[in-house]
Amino acid sequence: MTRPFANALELLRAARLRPTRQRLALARLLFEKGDRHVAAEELHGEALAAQIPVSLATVYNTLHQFVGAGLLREVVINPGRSYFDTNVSDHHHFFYEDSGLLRDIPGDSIAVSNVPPPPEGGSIRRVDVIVRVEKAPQKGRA
Amino acid sequence: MTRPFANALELLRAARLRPTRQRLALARLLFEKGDRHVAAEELHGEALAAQIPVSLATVYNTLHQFVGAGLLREVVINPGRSYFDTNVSDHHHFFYEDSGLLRDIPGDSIAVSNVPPPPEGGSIRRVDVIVRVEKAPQKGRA
DNA sequence: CAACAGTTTAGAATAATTATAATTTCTGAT
DNA sequence: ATCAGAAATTATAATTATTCTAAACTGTTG
Repeated sequence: MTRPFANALELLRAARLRPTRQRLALARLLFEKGDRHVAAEELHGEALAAQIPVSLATVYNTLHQFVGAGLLREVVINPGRSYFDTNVSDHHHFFYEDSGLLRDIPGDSIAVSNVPPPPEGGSIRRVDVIVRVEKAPQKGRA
Repeated sequence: MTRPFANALELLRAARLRPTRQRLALARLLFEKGDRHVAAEELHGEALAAQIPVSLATVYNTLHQFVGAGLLREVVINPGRSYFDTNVSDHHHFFYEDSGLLRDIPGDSIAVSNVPPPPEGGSIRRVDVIVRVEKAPQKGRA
C-alpha cells in the first residue's frame, strides 16, 4: 500500500501552498477516503457538514490550486458542471448517464492505439476516454 | 461523395420537424459547409450576420432537437460551454487547449481495446476519446 | 381561410463559476 | 511574543451559458 503523503500538511508543503485551516480541512476531505469524484458545491456541503467554516469561493480557489499542483484532475463530462478527481494516475472513466455517476477505469485495463499525430502540430498532453453507459442492461436488440 | 440529404428541407422532414424559417436557415448554416463544431452563441451570431432573424432561445431549442434526431452530436470538453458536432459518424477529437479548437479524428484511425464491462451493469452507448494537445511542438524534454 | 397544435420570442430565471474589495490569517524577522 | 507585509479568505456582486415562461406567431389540415 503506497501512501504518498502521510497527511494533509505534508501534501500542502509539497505543493508549496500555505497550510491554512481551510486548505488542510479540504485536503483531508478530499484525500483521506480513497478515490473520489467531487463537484465544488458538493465538497462545500461536506465541509459545512463537518463544521469547517469555509466559503464556496475558497472551495473553488482551492480546487483549482490543487489541479495546478497536480493533486487533482478536472473532469468535464456534462455541460455546466465540473468534477474533480482525486485519482491523478493514468486512467479513464465510465459515465453513467442516468445517475451522473463517474467511475474509474484503470489505465492498464484499456488501450488506445494508433492515435495519429495532431495535424496542426503540438504535443499530446493527455488522452481521455469516456465510456458512456446507459442504465438498461445489455440485451439482444429488438 | 455521399450526400445524405439533398437539402435542409429533406433533412427536417426525415427528422419529423416542421420546416420553419428558423430551422431551415439553421440547418443550412450547420450542414452546408462540411463538418463543423459550433457553440450555440456562435451559430446565433452567424444567423444574425446572415440576416436571419432568430432568437438565441430558438437556436438552443433547435440544436437540442437536432441532437435528439441524431443530426448533431453534443461534445462537452470545457466546463461551461457545449459544442455541437455536425459529424455524427463514429469518430473522436483532438482538442487544442490553447485555442479551444476541436478537430475530428476519424473513427477508423484510432482503436480503443479491452474496455471492461461496466461494473454496475448497463450497456455501453458510446466511447469518446479526447486527445488533448498543447501548442508547443513536441521536443526532447529538458 | 379558420382552427389548433407546434414554434418562436423577449425577457426573466437558474446554475455554476469567477471577480472584487475588504477583512483576516499566516509567516518570518525582530 | 509581536509586528509588518504578503497571502488567503470571505461575502457579495458579476458573469456566463443555458433553460424556462407565457404570450405572440406560423404552418398544417380540413
